[in-house]
Amino acid sequence: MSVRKLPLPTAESSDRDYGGLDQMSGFLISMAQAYVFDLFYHDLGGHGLSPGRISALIVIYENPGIRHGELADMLLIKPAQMSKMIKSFAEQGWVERRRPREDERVVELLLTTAGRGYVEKNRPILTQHDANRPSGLTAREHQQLVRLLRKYLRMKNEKGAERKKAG
Amino acid sequence: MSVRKLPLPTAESSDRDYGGLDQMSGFLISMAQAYVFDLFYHDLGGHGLSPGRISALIVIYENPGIRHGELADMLLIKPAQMSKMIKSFAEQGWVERRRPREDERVVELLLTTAGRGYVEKNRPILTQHDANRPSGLTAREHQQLVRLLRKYLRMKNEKGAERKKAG
DNA sequence: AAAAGATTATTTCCTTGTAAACTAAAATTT
DNA sequence: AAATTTTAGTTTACAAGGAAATAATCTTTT
Repeated sequence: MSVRKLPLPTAESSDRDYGGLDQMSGFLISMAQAYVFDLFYHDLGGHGLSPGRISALIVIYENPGIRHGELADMLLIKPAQMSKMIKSFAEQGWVERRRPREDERVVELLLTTAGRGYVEKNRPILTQHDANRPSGLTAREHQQLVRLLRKYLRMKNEKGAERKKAG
Repeated sequence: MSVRKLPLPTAESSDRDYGGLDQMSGFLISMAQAYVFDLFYHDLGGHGLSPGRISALIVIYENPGIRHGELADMLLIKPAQMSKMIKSFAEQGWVERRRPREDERVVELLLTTAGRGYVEKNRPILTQHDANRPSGLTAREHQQLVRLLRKYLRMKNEKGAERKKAG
């Protein structure tokens, strides 16, 4: 009955009416995100992972020297929140901040050895979790959803493919 | 190149690498939600609307007498947050709480006349906003996305449409 | 070059949302 | 029927995220 206790699916509640909300993409995206977050914490909370933090660390891993603002833009996180996150990473000893001589307003981000270790240990767990997350979709539909969301967000398509060992 | 200032699209940042995140549905859903929220507040913040609150009011409108917990389940909101929201609705004079005699633990929710007026005024604005929200998708793809998200969330199909019970 | 303006990041304060403890009322057990 | 357990909702204490103000540096204008 109750959806509150994960890992039960989601809102298949009784015979209630969403009054049109359930045809709005904004509402559905918001619901999907709540579901995804709940499941993330249910499965990986024990590892001390949080979705926002591991994402940021992965992007720094892949883009050493990335700037504070660039990272915020990529993750759609506000700079204020980014500052706090980076500060805590620095305190954890995972991230180093560097201010280049040519523009001292800027902060460039680098992972420490410990930070790289953390990412290398946890990225597979995240990948595994994402692949195994239950949903009402078939594998094909899931792939379709990923494609549509990427297009929704206007993400470039060639990038990831080329960078792999495709050649 | 900043994405921070809406209504610019989203993260099409330079030549950075998401390191696999951009193929994970969980990450993409989270990004989409951030985008949708930003746009909601950009467009409708002036009306004093918030996505969670208007959604709750619409569902109460459609389901008078719905219980506190049912509503939380339907919206994937935690009961604690629901309590605060309902309390503020009651203070605004939009919602009335009723405890039925047959089980006095329960709280049933009803809109006041003012509450119904608020929904009737604002639901069209929300619907309009959702329909007009910019995205990289064609109308057809958008419809496809809605279908996939509904299935992802295991939402029942054809609820309000009263057709003969096939089964 | 000094003043004004723009850019980048951080800090402060506030809002929103959660988990955990708590209150109250049924349901179940003994 | 008293004691225990379960269920429903609320309160409290805290964490995450954002807007606005601030600080520091670079750029443009005069």
